Amino acid sequence: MQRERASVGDRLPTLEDVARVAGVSRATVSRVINGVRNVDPQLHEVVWEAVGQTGYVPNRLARSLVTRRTGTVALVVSDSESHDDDPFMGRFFADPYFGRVVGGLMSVLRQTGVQLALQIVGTEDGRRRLVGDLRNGQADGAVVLSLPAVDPLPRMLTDGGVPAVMIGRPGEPVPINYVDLANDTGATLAAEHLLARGCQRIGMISGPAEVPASHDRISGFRRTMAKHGHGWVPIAAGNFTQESGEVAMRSLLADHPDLDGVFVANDLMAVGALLALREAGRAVPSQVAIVGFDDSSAAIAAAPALTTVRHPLEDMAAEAARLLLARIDDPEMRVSSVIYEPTLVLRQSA
Amino acid sequence: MQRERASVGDRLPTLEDVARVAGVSRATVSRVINGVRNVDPQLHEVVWEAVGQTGYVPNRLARSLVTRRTGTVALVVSDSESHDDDPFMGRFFADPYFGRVVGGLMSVLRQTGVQLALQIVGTEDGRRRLVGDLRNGQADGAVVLSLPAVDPLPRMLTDGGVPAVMIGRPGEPVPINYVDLANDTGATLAAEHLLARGCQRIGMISGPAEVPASHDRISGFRRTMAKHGHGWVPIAAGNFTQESGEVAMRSLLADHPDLDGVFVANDLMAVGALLALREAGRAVPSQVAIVGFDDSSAAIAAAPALTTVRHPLEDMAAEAARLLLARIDDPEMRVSSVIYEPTLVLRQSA
DNA sequence: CGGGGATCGGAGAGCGCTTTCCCTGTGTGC
DNA sequence: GCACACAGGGAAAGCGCTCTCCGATCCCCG
Repeated sequence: MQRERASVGDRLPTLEDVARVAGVSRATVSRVINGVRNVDPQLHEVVWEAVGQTGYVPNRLARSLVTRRTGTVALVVSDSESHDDDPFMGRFFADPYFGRVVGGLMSVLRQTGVQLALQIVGTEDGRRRLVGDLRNGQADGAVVLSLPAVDPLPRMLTDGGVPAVMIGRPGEPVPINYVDLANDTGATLAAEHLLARGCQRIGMISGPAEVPASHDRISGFRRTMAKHGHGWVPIAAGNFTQESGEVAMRSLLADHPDLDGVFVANDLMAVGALLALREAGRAVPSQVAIVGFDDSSAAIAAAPALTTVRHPLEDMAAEAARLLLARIDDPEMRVSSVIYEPTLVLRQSA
Repeated sequence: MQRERASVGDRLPTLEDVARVAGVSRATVSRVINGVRNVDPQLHEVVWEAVGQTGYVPNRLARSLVTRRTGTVALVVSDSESHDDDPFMGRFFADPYFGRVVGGLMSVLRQTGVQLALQIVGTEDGRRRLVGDLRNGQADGAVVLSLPAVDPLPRMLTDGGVPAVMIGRPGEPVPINYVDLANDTGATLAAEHLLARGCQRIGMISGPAEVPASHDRISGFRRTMAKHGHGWVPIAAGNFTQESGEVAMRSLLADHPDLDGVFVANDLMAVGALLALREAGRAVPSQVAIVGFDDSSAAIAAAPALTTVRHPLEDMAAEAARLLLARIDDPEMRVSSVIYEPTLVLRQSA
């Protein structure tokens, strides 16, 4: 059953070759392959036969050039001004966050045969080129992961008419589709749990205050604490990495040795906090209760296992993919967003 | 500074448009943009002027169609027969392994402006389509992550003349470039450390015996143990997930309650093992010493922090990217492979 | 001052495909 | 038996780009 490289020299077979073998025109072969218009059943068969004989595979590039459809969506990671040797990106990819997003997107895209292309942009120039490429049909649309607090990319995308969906709301109002988590509600859940547990002196380890998700977790936490009579709460900021959580916990402990509860804005930092607490000889949860955020794999791996706010990131990414696909199919689709509600997962740390 | 959509209707500006504005031919504009051949400095400037005025961005698709170069490499994750609703892939993406590979690849690709396209194949048909697309210039080459023990993909790729580099050696001999870790050496390191520590009854939690990396870790471990007079060692197999490690540890403990040292084939499973050990009331490392493998983020997050075999996956992925790029530039390049040497990282678990 | 080589711009073919337009052949209704 | 619709296949025009020719210009040297 050796597949013949059929009569063409070194080249791969083209439509033309198939047409010659089948004794029809290029147009007919195209019609058969794309199943468009009725083609005489007999010819139909002859054509498929020729396709098999030549081992023909349509050239996606050529096809895309004329159809203006690529069957690809871009996953754009938008970073602020980072240089190429910035190690941050490495950390970002290793973070469960990235993997969960890819997994969620893929679960939807795979079924529709759509491909995912990864794009990192960090500079003004990079953004411009990206938008240009996307408008030129490099991909049919983009899922955007925006890291910086204020990012011109979302607006550039919508202005350029590029179908796009963000995961996490844009830093400033932009008429773009997005999928987000009710971060403030999540923080409320955490705060109320700590309070209900009887904690009296509660602090927080937050992410960078400027990024939307982080901001919402802080404000949700503050609001809830205030509502329960804690007008002021100590907050130390980290940057979502484990080490930064460790550092933040140490500084929190130094300033407020009597802390008995901490809400940590993500699980990775919570793991760091756990380390710092152990180092300081505080038992968790008996002396200090910890509530994390994300319910990532780190939460269950931690000791003690983290009580945490569940962030259904895979589902959100999948929804983003669906939204994007719908938008691509219907350019008139109105801008819409989906907000997911977090839930609290009780484990041992609080 | 409003960018003009310049004189063309709804279309994006093309080379033709730029040429018209600049008052030169398409060819000249192309030459200027690609910096090929000397073009009169004056014209040169006029052309760039026109480019700015029209907001022209080259169409990659069209360019690729003729140059047969896409500036994209594919990251192919080759799975065995998995259905679309298989949750395994989700786990795979969330695993630090995937992220580390992407990060390593990106660190190199980013600098050269090469893009990464993610491709998952799980079926015979999918593989065939993938190879066809790659031969057609869908991407310039592929980095392959092969999960199944025996996978026809590597051979299909080389037969098809597609530049490809594997991360991890192929299950069966195939003349393909690859980057791998000396897994057996890593296992030796672990075994010797456990032995040197004075452990007498040492077991192992392995991955699936058929996959090459896993196989090599088992054989390296067995060989070393045998050399030191332990002709037989208990081994329980997991599948590289945390839960499977937990289960394996429990079964190991049930059969050999007197175990005082365990080599676990990856950190995720080691974390699971730690959980099972705590549940069984065994202290680590005083009663049972644990050595992991990978030195992933889980190792340092674990309590106690894992002594583990460092797997420089990012470096390896970066090397794979460089190898692939070199191969793409020079199709005559001979097949070559790079084997990295693991090192032992001492922490608290052993 | 003329010839020859080097330099540089333009015309046009073509990458592999889709799709419009047209033409032919067949079936239908009157 | 004729007009008409309609189905189905082919010719050819592009999609936006690169690159090979080819011809024009310029300069240098004998």
